[in-house]
Amino acid sequence: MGVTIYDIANSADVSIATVSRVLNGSSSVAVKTKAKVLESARILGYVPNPSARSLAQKKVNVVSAIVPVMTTYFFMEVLRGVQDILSGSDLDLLIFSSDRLANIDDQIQRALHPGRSGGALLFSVPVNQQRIDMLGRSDIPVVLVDSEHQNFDSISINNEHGGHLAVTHLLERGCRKIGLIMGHEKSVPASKRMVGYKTALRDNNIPVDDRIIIECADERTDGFTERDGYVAMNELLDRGIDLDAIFVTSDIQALGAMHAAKDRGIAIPQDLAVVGFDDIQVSSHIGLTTIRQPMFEMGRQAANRLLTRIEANEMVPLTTQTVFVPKLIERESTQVRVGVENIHV
Amino acid sequence: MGVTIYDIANSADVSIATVSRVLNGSSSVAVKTKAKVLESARILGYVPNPSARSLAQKKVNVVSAIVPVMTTYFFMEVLRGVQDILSGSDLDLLIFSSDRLANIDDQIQRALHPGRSGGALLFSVPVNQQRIDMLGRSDIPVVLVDSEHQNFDSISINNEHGGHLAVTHLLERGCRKIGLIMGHEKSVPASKRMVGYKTALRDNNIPVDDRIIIECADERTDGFTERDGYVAMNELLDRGIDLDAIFVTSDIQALGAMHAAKDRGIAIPQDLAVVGFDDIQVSSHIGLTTIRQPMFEMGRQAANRLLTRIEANEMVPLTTQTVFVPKLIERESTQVRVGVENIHV
DNA sequence: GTGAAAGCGCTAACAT
DNA sequence: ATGTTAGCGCTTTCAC
Repeated sequence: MGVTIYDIANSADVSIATVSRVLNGSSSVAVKTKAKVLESARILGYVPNPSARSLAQKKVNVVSAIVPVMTTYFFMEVLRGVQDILSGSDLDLLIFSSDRLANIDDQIQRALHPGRSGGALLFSVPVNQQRIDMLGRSDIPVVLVDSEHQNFDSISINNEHGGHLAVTHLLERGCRKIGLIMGHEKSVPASKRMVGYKTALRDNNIPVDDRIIIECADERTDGFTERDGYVAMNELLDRGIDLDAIFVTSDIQALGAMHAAKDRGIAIPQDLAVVGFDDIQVSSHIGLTTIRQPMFEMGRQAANRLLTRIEANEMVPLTTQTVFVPKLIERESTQVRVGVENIHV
Repeated sequence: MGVTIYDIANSADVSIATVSRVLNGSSSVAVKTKAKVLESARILGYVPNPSARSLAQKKVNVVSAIVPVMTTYFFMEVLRGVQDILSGSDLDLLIFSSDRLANIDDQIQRALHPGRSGGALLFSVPVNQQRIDMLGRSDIPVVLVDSEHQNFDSISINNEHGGHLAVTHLLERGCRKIGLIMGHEKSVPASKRMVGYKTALRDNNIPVDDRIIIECADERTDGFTERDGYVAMNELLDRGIDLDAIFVTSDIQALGAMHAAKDRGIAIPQDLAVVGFDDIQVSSHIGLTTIRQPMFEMGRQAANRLLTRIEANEMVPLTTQTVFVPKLIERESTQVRVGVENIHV
């Protein structure tokens, strides 16, 4: 196989223990010996065997990220933040991305084994009691991203506030009949955004009309796709109810929704104002007003949190719930009053 | 730590060897014993320790993907293809993403250790002799993605042809003064796209004018960012040379370039036609004509190739170079003749 | 069909 | 300061 510490020990004429000590900088070694070992290691091109090391140390220099479908910009950005932190450590990143929501529990099971990873990041996982039990039984630290639970560290945003922000903005713009296109009803973030939507309406004494609320019900995708938005928008418009604005619980769905509107000759924002959620890269280019999630920063926080927990030896850090406050990004898709017609780049 | 085969052996009242046999389905075990072991394993909630297994087997069920900056849509899409294949195996995906091009060799070094991964996917790595030697010395299979070399399996596209396609399209549209914004000159794909650009011009008896060729020279990002495109476009326009079209070697740079043009009151496509490269998600939304790379499919191919090599025991498969043919996707940014003004969704 | 035992590469006491 | 040695959890001969 590869070069081992035995080879180095031979070459440098010392014991493997000494080699190990030099390589780990643990206890003190004579300067001269150290140099000799290092030199041999360099010449032989030694690279440590992580499996052997993990086995001996009973700890693994790997963190797992469990991501439901690696498709989206959201996960990519968060993962980028995670890498940003991890690159400063000696931890490697293992990606578990289940295309099917069904087998996510198997993945969690595998990822959480202490022999597999030293810590895990769980992305957008709906937390039910069974999962909580499973996670609780695990010996390795877990950080929830984009979902939350009392028993675990979590990084998320205030979705309800985000929904509220979006709708309040629309109301300020003079809109009164505001529709809602939301992701799968089981999605906790989507549901919370809906709560914000309803609260904002009630705060302004506008009745909530269930007929202009529509859910993307695709089982596989969680409803967060362009196609889902397209379909939902068409269904909504088919109902023939008058609308002057629409809040969509994700930008990617908003893209599809806008497309559907365009296909029917509905002008945005003149005929229909639109607010999305996330602020993905496309959004700035097509002038979509949206609620921004600080994805990169969320990734960094999550990784940092996990690191402190992994490195904590004696006193275990207290559990924290970090909630970012989303921000309204105003663009052309809600410039209702102004006679804007060219909203592209 | 976790449940081990010793626990199962105790519980099922057999030896650990038998447990191992059952779990691996290697040699034959009495049906009854097998059931007993399986049952114990289930009850105890056994999950194998991958480090121990790797160490004993001298092989690792992990494949590494070495990606320069996980930022881009390109890598994400390809990785999605990779995952699509990997999810059908028992291999885990380890991501090495170096934010700095400098330490990419360290990452390769680590990733290629047979104790770390059973195979590696190298993304967009400029292959120099030193790297070839390093890869050649490695015992584990390597597949190059978005770069190529005789000694290794590779998946890429015909970049030269792509550049040719782009420029030919522009010429057919009546453009004659076609500028070029390319990524970092060291980027092999960018260089090849430039070759295609030049060839297409020569094929049509149009002289190549170096003054309207500009390179994004950012050391860190490889030049493939929106910001780089923005800067390059401005620099190019500052030269004051008349242009009726521009070919940009990536969509992401094209976005920046279009933005710069817009800031100067240059209308696209009326004043300037634009062709990008990649066909990232945004492109369809802003009507950018581009050259499409089948990213998802490239990822699948790469993963498949790696799998066959990893699984090949006796006869080693021959080295193959898979080259996809890119495709022109025509959109509004090159509708020069037509009086289009609303190119957004 | 099953058990005993060696060993994968490394770390971490425990000696010296 | 350095060497010896016992595992870490698992696979894999080699016996029986």
